[in-house]
Amino acid sequence: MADSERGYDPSAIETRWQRAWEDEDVFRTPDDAEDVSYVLGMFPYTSGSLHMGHVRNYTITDAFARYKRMQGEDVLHPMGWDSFGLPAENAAEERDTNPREWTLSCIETMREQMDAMGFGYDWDREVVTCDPEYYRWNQWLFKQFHEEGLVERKASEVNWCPSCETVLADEQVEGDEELCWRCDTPVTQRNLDQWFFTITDYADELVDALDDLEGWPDSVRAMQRDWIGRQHGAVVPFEVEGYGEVEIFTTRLDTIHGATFFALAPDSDIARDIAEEDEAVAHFIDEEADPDGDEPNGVATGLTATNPATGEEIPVFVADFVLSDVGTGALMAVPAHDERDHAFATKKDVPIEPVVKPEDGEVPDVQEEAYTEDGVLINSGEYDGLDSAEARSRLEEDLPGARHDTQYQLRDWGVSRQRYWGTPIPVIHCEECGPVLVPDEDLPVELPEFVQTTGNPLEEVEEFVEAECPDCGRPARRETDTMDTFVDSSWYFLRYISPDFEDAPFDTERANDWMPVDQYVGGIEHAVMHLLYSRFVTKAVADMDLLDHREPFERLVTQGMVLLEGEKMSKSKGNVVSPQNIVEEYGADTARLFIMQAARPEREFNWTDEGVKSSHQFLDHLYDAVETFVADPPTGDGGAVTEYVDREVDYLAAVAEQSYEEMTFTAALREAQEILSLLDRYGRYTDPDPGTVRRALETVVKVLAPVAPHVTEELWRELGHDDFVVEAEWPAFEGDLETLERERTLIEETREDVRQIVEVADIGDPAEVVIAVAPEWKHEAHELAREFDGDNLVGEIMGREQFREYDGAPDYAKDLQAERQSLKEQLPPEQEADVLSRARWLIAEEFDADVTVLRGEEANGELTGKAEPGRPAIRIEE
RNA sequence: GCGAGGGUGGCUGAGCUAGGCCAAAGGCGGCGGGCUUAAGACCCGCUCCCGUAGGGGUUCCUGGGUUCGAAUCCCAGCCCUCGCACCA
Repeated sequence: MADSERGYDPSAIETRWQRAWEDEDVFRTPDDAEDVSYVLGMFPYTSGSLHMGHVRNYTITDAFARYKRMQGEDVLHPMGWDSFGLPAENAAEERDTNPREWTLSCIETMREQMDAMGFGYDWDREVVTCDPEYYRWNQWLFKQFHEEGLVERKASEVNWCPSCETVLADEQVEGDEELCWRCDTPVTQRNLDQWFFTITDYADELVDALDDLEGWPDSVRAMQRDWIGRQHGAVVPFEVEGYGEVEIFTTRLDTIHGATFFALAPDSDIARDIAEEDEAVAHFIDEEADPDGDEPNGVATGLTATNPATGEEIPVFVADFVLSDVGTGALMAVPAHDERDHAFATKKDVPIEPVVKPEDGEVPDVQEEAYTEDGVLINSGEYDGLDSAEARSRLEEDLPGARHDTQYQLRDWGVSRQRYWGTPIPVIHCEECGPVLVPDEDLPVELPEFVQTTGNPLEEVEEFVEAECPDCGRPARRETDTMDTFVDSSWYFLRYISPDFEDAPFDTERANDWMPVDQYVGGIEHAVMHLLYSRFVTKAVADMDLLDHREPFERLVTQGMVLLEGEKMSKSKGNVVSPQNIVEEYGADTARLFIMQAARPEREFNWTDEGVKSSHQFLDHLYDAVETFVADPPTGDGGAVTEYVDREVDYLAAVAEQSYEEMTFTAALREAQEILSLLDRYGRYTDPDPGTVRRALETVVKVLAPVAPHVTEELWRELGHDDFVVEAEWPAFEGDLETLERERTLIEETREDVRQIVEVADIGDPAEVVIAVAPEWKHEAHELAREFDGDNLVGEIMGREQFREYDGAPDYAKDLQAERQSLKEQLPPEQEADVLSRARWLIAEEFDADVTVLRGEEANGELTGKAEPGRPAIRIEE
């Protein structure tokens, strides 16, 4: 690359502009701003340094935020730190420091990296979740949720490492052996009392409201729908011998007459009870049951249950495919109409009886394979002949004890974590009073100093644990669990709105004005957890009258993965591109430009060396173009070419606006490049008009400013402005995108035609190209044909005085008749001639020939005979 | 298995939600030319087949269909990616 006279030196200008923006508070959003555009990237976990995924994420939001700012909107574009979590504890141990210091140093580093990338954030609104001033509001919300009945304490199974004496997250349990990730000790299950947020109270709204989230990708909505997993069905009691009524849940009540056995979960109370008496059942439960296996296994209990629809006694099994936390933990099995039941029945030799047949078909052979579709009932007594849906509702009414029921896959949100580096749960356990909430005036409950220990560090700190019951004053023990870090991130977007607010997590009035987030951008990996929790908290907070909005994020973009030369980047493979290196080598602008132009945000993005270089070259090129213009401006007027260039600049602005607006970006950047090369040709062809070149350059600079902010700032100054381009107005343009596109198409097609003719006719050296626009009457006939909806178009045209005088009229009418269905709107003849006149130079330049554009009435009959609207006649003289 | 999204010219990748401006953008690669002592960089053009005046033929996974007309809509199938998964 070398530091030739070409191009610019990013390291010399980038930090300078970063400082200038900061000095002028360019990105500050005043608290009294109204109706802000809220643009947000998912805040990063404080892992130590930014990776390319972050850089891509924040380049997208930064570009969009800067674009909105140029559109004259007040923009809120904040940043913060998801800074609680287990990795900090591990890092602290490895480095012999403590999580707080480690985390704060990570923040330092990452903030510097963000600054180096030129991201424009309102740092006055920075939010740090591990700061007591932040997490006190987690505690406050916990209490409010408690008051609203959204908090429960219940026993729950957790992964426990007996050696580390700690609870493990699912992802810390490794392999089929289920070993602790740190010490390889087999993990056991432990039943602990845990705190839950009852997100299931909002299950219906969370799933129903997805339909209206039109600014979200379908994939994310589908994932949330699946995750919530709402199922409508019925609960029906079955009489089980010796145990009374046992309820089952089914979505296929219409098949109940075909229920030929009954099955219980191995860990259900009844199964355990039966196991006390029955050796075989006990053996199955303890040794054989394998809920994760592919095969359905089970054991007969010897008991029977009564099918309430038929009165028949059916065998009761304990089976491992029955899960105690799904439905009621017991089910009626209909092997004829359920694949899993079918497999089990075949294995255990239980009868398979069809009770549903296709609406217009034979009774299916269910011995071989289950028929799982809805249909019409058979073998179902008085319900025969009903369709499945009808049968379900009738049976629901008729069967004793049956009732409609809705089941969800969504579970309540367990927020207890037996770890140090999180928000202390604001509870004190009193022997007399039970768990008591810490009074507001004692918030925040702050984390004590970190101590190295195998178990939960909080339990080791006497001063922390020892407390006084807020209710009765007796000695009590403080809760040592901390909150899931997803709690922190489920409302941080609200804290940005009023980061220093003292009375509540956020200022309701301002939040009502500023929320929801207009554009949220982040990784697909948060499709369910983070985005679902945030929606839940928003709704809960709305129901507490703290907010008028029920959805946090209006539009969501999930960005695609970053690849390196086609491969997933990973530290273990060693194929990682580090943001620092890129900034050092090419500058932030180049990296940003490359990221934005190489792929649309939601697609995978492939980092290639060639791509970066080509982006870098382009910026150099632009820099040189501006330098040259300023140092030695042209003095001509450029004639018709100037009008052509002007029009292309209009097109650039129009297309860029659309491209930014729909967040694709690529079209904007491509057009900017094309204008630049157009300017080169303009200069080579003629002595350009300085005003036109200036406008073109300024438009390119503005269009690129959101993506490559530093160099455009530099060039803006170079072009004689003393304000910031970041605060400049989006370029104005004349006309509308559709017309501009039509004009370009006309030019492009005409040029293409000339090329073809030259080639096909083997014209070595064209001397003159004559282009003749179709005469007025053809345009009129064309327009008439487009609007005419009768049968006889030819008759219609020839019947009119205005056309009859022209010799070519009958033929042209026939042509129109032939293609009347595909006739498109055309530019009026005058405009067509103007457009082509402006483009004359392109052809002249390309073929080194004289080019004439004739209006219809100027051309002779021979030539105009061939011309059509949108398709001028062309004659080439050698 | 279920759900979502895809399969486009040598590669990559737009367009396909509003069917005709689509033989199908851009980039890369390749070819030819310009510039240059030369190379690189840069610039111009070409890059499915045929054609001595803008034409014709065959293409957008495969096979059907709707339509005057389909890469674009519908149906079936094959393949790929990603989620969920013995969920009653």
